[in-house]
Order: sequence, then structure tokens, then C-alpha cells
Amino acid sequence: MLNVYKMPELPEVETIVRQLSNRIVGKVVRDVNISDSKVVDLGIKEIIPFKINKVYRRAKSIVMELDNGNSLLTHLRMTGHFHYNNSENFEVGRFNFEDGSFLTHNSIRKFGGIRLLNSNELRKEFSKLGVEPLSKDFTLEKFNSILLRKNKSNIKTLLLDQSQIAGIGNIYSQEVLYFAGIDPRKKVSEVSGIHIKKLHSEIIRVLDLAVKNKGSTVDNYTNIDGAGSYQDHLVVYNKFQCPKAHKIQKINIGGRGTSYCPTCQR
DNA sequence: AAGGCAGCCTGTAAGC
DNA sequence: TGCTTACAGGCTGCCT
Repeated sequence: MLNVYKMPELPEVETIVRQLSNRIVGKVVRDVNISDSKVVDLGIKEIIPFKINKVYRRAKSIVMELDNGNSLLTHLRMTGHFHYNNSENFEVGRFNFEDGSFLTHNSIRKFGGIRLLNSNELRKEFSKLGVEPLSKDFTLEKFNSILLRKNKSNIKTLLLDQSQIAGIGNIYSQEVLYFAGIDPRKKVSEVSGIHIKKLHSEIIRVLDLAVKNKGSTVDNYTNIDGAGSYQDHLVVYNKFQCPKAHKIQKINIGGRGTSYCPTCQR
């Protein structure tokens, strides 16, 4: 059973990629069922059979590299899932492997989907994305240069901007801002250098710890075998009080629910 | 140019 | 109790 997450961000997608990789790399897809062509690219049917050479993550996307030069690019958005050998409701596509096993893609809100891309198209997609926060490229200098370029943005909105930093979503942006002690309503230009430095290191620390915990399992998926455990480490998301027992405030920033502690975050 | 925001979609929770 | 409405969320594309 693969983990099922609501709102998968970098740590959750990374976990799914590792689990998928263990199960499907090297396998040959001999047949594909597509029950919703708005979500799963019909072109995939045209290229069977194909072998899955590699599964990896870029930002919040799952990439399956095939043996024919193409790749399947999956974005789960909030409610997309993969299931191996046991589907459930909202199945939109199914990959049948030569060995009799199968992988399904299930999508409740159908926001995301699976696209078939050649290497040029894939490169073009990747070029829209910013730095990977857990890569060596994400230095404090790099972070500062991004902030300088986007200094009129709201600090939280910037963390969510995939073209600048790729992989952080609404949950982890709130978490890192709490640990860095930054008021999420602030503009980038209003955040001090000391806080920026702290934010940079907290982004890395929190995401890394969340990956080690196999992500956060929020909502009603907690009983699934092998679920993530970072939800036990969350400090502001969906909380009534912060670790110092201050009351959490919930506001809206850029159309997104945002929880923060007015005492700890200034 | 770049920031802001509606729209996509549907299950769940809150409101009456 | 049963219906209606609001909300959740990532990302694209349009508007300013």
C-alpha cells in the first residue's frame, strides 16, 4: 500500500516517489485504462508497451522516465493519489504491468493529472520551476538573491511561489514561518537579515525532518499502513495554540488560510 | 513586468 | 433533520 496524502507537498511527494520507485521501476506497462481523459493524457495509450526506467521528484511533481524517451509527469495537486494493486474510488487511470500487478491513479477533485511529455517538453516544464530547497543550490546567498528580486511580495506568498522555490506548499510555509519567528503578513522587504537567515535554515530543517518522517498525514487517511508521521511535529497548521501555549490566529493571505502565532511571530 | 485573483472540482463541515 | 452554503487547496491564465 502506498501512502495517501491530502495536500502533498515536497516531503509527501518525495515519500510517494520512493515508494513508487520500489514497486514499479523496471516494470513494463502492457495496457492502460483511462477513464477520465481530462486527468490522464490519452496519448499514453498510443505508446504501450513501455518500461519505467526511473521515478523521481521535481518540485511537487512525480516524474516517471520511460524507456522510449518520454516521461509521465504527474501532479497530484490536493487530492490525487496512486494506489498499487488496490484501487479505490475516483479512479481515473490504471496501468497494468506485464507481471499482473497494476498501478491506479485516483483523483477526487481532478485538479492534477498525468501528462505525457517528450524530453524537450519536460525540460521546458522544469525551466519554469525555481530552486529545490533540499538541494545544494539552495544556499543562503541564493535565497537572498530571490528575496531581493521579489522584495515587494508577501513573504508567505513568496514561499509558495514555485517559480522561485519549488516544493513548499501551504502547510510547510506556515510551519517554517513560525520557527523563523516571522509574521506571515510581512512583505519580504520588511523581514530582517537575521530572520531571513533563520528562515533559510528552518526551510531546510523542517523539510528534511518531514521527509525523514515520510511526510504529514492529515485528515482521515491516518490509518493507512506506512503513513507519514510529521503531522505530530506540526506547530501551527490546524492548531489552536502554539508550542508556547499562545493562541493561534487564523487569517487569509493571498487567498490561502494562514495560521500563525501573533506572539511568537513578529 | 509583475502582482492579484477567479476558476477549476468535489467532499466535508458549518449554518439555518 | 435535511437542505444550502462556505471552505479547502495548487496552479494556470487572465486582468490590471
